[in-house]
Amino acid sequence: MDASKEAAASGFADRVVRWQRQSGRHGLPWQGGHDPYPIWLSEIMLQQTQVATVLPYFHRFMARFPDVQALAAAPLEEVLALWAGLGYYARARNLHACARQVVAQHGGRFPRTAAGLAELPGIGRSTAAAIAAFAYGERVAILDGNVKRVLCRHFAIEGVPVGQVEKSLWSLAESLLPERQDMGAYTQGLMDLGATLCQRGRPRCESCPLAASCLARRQGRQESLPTPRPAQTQRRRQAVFLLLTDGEHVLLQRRPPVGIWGGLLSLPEGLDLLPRWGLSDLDLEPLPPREHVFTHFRLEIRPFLGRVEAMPPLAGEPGLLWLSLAEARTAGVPAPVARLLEESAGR
DNA sequence: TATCCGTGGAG
DNA sequence: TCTCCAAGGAT
Repeated sequence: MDASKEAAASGFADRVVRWQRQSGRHGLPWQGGHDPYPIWLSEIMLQQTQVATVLPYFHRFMARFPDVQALAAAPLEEVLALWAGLGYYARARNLHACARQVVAQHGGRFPRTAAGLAELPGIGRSTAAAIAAFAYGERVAILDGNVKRVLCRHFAIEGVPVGQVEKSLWSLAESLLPERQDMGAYTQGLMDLGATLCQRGRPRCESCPLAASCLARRQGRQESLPTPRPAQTQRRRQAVFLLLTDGEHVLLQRRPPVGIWGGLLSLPEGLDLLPRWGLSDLDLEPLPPREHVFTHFRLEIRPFLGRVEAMPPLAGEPGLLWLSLAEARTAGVPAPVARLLEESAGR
């Protein structure tokens, strides 16, 4: 570390801890305790997801699955149904697998170290460190999006924070840890700084405890760091959704366990099912098309509404099921399907 | 190492 | 309307 970065690092942890105690976030429902279960649950939900989005899901999960044993005992389908709408459904599958592993292989107790936690499904290096810091006070560094942004600015680090740049950020994060204690407040403080002051646009440097030593601010570059990743071209995909209904029920299909919306219930894609029931000539009403935007592509959805007098039997069609419209709302379907069902209710 | 995986909020 | 990406991990 050169001289200017040495100076920038001076008192870094102390200032973060003091600021967190004074001005950080304290009222979040997973804060304040040392039980790893709610801490773990919140950390998984918060991956790539903002606090405000997580809150209702966290309360629902804690009410239905108050401990890791309850979560492990539940069928995956119920966990997915409760997770529906939160996105990145591999997290829900890993959450469930992790709970079962903790019960089956660790006697229902989470590992007591970050290294042990990181061996569990869905828990990577940063999540493991966050859990260990909050639950056990272990002296380990996190490196999430907030911390990357704070460090890239405070130390004026160039380059998209991936690959070698990310590797150097891990080293830097470890070098900045408080000597001992305060790991909870320090870890929370870094997250809170990134979320409430050192935001992507319009950082509130006037309130930041690190402003005096922030190299990006000194150079007037706090809004241009970290270096944004190059824009990627958006691919497009198309899908036909079949909304088959007898007026009270709707036909749903369990999606394959991996891939987009893996394991969730959804509307059948395409119209291939109709001939099997002798419904090739069924009058299909095209519903307004819509576009659903994923991280890596856009999905153009063309829904078709088909009305039948009675529900065709489902013999020999694994993964298909008829649900009442009310049941479908709580069964756990992807967000655009939920919207589609909502719009079409009673038709 | 690069790609895949959701959704919603902010500007 | 459009862009960016948030408490990332798995493959």
